[in-house]
Amino acid sequence: MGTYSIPLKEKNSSQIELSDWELEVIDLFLNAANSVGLPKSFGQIYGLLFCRDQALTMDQIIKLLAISKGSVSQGLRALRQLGAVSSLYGRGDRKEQFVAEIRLRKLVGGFLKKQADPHMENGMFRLENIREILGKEKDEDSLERGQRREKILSSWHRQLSRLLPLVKIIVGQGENLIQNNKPE
Amino acid sequence: MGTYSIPLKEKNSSQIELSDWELEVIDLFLNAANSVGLPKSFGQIYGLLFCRDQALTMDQIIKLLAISKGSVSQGLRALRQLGAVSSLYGRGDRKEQFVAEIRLRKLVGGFLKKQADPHMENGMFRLENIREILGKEKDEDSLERGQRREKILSSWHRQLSRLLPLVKIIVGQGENLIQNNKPE
DNA sequence: TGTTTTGTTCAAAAAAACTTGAACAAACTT
DNA sequence: AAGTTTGTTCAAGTTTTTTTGAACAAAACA
Repeated sequence: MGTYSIPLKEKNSSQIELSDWELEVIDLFLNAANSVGLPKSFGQIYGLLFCRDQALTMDQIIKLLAISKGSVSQGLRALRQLGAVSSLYGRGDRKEQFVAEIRLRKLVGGFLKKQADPHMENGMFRLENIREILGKEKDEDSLERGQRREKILSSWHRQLSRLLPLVKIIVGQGENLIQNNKPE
Repeated sequence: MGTYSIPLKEKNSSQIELSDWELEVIDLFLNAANSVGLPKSFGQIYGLLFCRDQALTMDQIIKLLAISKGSVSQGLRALRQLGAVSSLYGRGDRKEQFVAEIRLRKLVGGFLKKQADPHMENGMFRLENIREILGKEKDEDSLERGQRREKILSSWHRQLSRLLPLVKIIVGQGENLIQNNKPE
């Protein structure tokens, strides 16, 4: 019935406040998200999880960051899709809990896969389209110029297609040297 | 679109209208700009210049794209700073004229230099700052956790610092195979 | 089954980014 | 030097993106 379940004792886990260094780290990720074209809230959420050793539930995140339920829900979904966050299901309780992926390789890989790859595909489609339109060009000179441009664009597309996989490989040479997790 | 401005004689140069394939290419760059975090107008301007063999003046760009003087002025400045556009000074006339840089290596290089490098520097500064703040942390556990996080961030920073130069090198293996310029 | 808790959705509000154009400055022309 | 032409700046207007929160759905509980 009534009674809210007063957390008189704060069950088990994580502080109710953010420490100074955590605020700073969160702000760092806020900025990073921004400069990579993601909403600030995504950065904050990731940043918070990045700071913590234990998984957090959605409402812990909401309280700690003081942002809305909607933002957190959307943010977590997106971050999960990027592979930047994963959810441990109900550890004891029933709530879903979240942790940050901290392997740079995975982060970069996930990001490229979700952001860059689709653009490359789209690019292919667009090039196709341009060729088609060029087919209808009446003016001789314009046609010739267009064909020259199409070649350049195709070449760029090829070069970028080669680059992306390499990036994924290059990042993540020299991890594994770090002790990520707090020893139990 | 419409049938504005009766092209009484059109002095010398470049069409008054964009051909269909040009529209398509411009739109491609509009999109590309967008997905790389630049304003659409920048993409349009670059796209237009990319399409043309002759340099264009600012007001030609304004007319062809039908966007404001302010946007074009700002766009051209930014593109120049990125190394994506360069200006030939008054070829005969006194107006400044612009051409697109079409070497992918230069484009990517310029972009990274102007966008990524500053972020890396900023990152360094922020890491410094975090260390400083960590110095003041009272709580033992929080301090220890913070130090572990700082290590991870430093490691990421190092890895990304290595990546960027490599990208610049990798892009631009296999250009030079293309005939860029229209033979006189 | 009805109640409570947890999580999602989406229209509207707020914030951020982009564009416009008019005022200004600089350079050229006569 | 006065009058043009060309280019920049920036406040205000517009558009786009992000955030909010209340209504809804789904799952857990009793």
